[in-house]
Amino acid sequence: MATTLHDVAVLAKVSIKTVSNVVNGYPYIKDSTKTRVLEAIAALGYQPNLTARGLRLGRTGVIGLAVPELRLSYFAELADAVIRAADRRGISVQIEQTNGDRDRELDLVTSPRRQLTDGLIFSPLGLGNEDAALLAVGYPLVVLGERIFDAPADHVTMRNVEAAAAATRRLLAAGRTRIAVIGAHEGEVYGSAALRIRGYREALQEAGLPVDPALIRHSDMWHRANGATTVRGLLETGVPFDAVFGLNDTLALGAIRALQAAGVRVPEDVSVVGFDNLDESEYSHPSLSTIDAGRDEIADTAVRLLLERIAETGPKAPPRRVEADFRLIERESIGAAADADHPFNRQDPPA
Amino acid sequence: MATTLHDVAVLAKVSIKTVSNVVNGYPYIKDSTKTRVLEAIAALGYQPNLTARGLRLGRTGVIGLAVPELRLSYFAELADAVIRAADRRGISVQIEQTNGDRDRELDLVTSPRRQLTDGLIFSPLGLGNEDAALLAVGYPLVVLGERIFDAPADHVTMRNVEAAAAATRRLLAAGRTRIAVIGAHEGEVYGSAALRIRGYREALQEAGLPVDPALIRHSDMWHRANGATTVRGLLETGVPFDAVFGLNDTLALGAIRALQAAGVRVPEDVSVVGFDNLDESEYSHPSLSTIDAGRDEIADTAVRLLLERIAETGPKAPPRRVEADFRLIERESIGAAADADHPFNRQDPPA
DNA sequence: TTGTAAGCGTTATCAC
DNA sequence: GTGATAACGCTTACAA
Repeated sequence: MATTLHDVAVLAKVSIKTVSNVVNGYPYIKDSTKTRVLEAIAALGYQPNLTARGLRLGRTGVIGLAVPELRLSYFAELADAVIRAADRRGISVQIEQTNGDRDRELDLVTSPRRQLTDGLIFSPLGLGNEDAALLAVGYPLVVLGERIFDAPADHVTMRNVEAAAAATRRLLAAGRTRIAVIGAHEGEVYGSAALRIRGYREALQEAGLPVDPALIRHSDMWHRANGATTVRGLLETGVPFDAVFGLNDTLALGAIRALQAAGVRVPEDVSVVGFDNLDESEYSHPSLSTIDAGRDEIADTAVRLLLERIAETGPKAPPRRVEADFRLIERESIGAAADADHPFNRQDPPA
Repeated sequence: MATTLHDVAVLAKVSIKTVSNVVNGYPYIKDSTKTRVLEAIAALGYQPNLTARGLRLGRTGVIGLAVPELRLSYFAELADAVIRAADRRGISVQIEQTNGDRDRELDLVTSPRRQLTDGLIFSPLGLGNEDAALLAVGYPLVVLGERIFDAPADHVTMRNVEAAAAATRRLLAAGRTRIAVIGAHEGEVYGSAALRIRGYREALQEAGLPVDPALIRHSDMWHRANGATTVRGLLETGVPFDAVFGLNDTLALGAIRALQAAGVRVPEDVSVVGFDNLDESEYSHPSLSTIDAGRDEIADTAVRLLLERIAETGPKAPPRRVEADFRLIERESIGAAADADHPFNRQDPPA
């Protein structure tokens, strides 16, 4: 069995309280007893039982992180950043996967497992803003993302509209005027897709350009395969376009692949820009221009806010809203002006 | 404050023990009292305090998973699979990142945090087989990977040698004879690199072909950038080659990129094959042929073995070794026979 | 400066 | 069938 405070106390010939004082750095201890206790601790290899401490203190030193799935690179990189941010503060992280399933997300928020963590960082996907009230939970909660804005909890998010507008403006600056968007979600009002498309529209309108519905392509899932499929569908319509704005990097990478397979050159014929700045986007061929929407800052802020809530005693501060900074990352896929001579760019617009 | 067994007992007018019995499904309870208790539980929204239960039982229902970093796709996908496997069994997972740092790995194994988990699944990278004895820890431990084979703990790994040989044989079958390997590690005896290269050598020797040291290219890190850099270095040497075996998919994807950038066609001029079967390998351009080395099976087996150890009472069974099955996944990058007419394939071998 | 004892919320032992 | 009561290992008033 593991050694306990009691074992150490016996060996050091002091009371259990004194050992506890030493372990917890209580200052007023005679040096002689302190060293005796430390020797006993070393001799026995004593380690405090964190479960017992957790029971007594009502805090475990563990926070939960709930994301759709780690095999989506964005969430893997987010989880990485959250774990690092927590670790810097001596906290460990328990991870839950929701698969973006609404029922699972609901279960998770009320699961007895929450009893084992001091709070939760939650990136919902299945739940929407209409479910905000369901997040009135009895423990510290930080909500991430673009699905729920009105929950009675702290919220850390990115500047989706502004960032998407910046990406679109950059395409316009490269001389692109027929900018396709891939990954739209039917009937969505909040959510990453809706907000980013809002930014896209704003940038076009700002430039006095029409928003052509034929260029807004839907795709519920945001995997590589969907990016490729959606672009193939777009090519089949014959609608001309000279840029693709993938609503995330994965879509954009899939799009590049489909374009190349169809003999369309990136960026000579079609510029491509994504959103998220995944690690791999730097190494695609061509390298992908994208938006760094502040993932690391979001992770760090979320952990900080959560720990502040956990430490909170007495009256609770009202929910806080934080928006991380973003920046446009220019890489090869954004290209210069269109090459008007290439056959792809000479096709006629549809009737 | 959260409600306790005691609160429920008062409301249901029974003893705390009876409530506990109901919660834990003890069979011999009068139906009338049982329903009364269940009603009280529902009325109060009672949830058992898992920390208290953990203290009492000596088990928390949480296992640890230690990997180098989640932003490496392989480990993200592994963590995903481990979490799913644990979840199927009602267990949650706490994740630690080591960055492959030896000291950090050592700290982690003896950290007080282990007190909060019932056992650990550990994928070492900084530690080597010479450190095996350091893994004689006092809690259930399952070691993953190719770094440590002789630890006094269960070990789940993949068939590196056989799988690498299979990949190499397939390249030979496609008519490739000058197969470069990228990602070798200087002086390594165990480890993914060494074992996979052993398989590569075996397949060549089996085919009666020489092993050309000039075709074995080193790279400590296995990121996309390294794959690209290594291949550029190889191209600069002027040594002819007609295939690249990336020791993992990320290297192989980086290699494809560098080849294409240099005007070398994949697979017409150079076949490429990777190792790991990452999700994204299916969507590269061209899609990447690779080895599925049994990641999901490894995750499930690791969780199963760990839980068996946790449940173990009395004498401990000796360490167990498990090797997952693998399979070769053939995609576009492997190609057919070399195109002898392309300029790249007509270059002269170096003196 | 150090010791005693209560209690965190469970489960388990044993009476009744 | 059900109820007291004693741990599990720790922190913390409160004493000394």
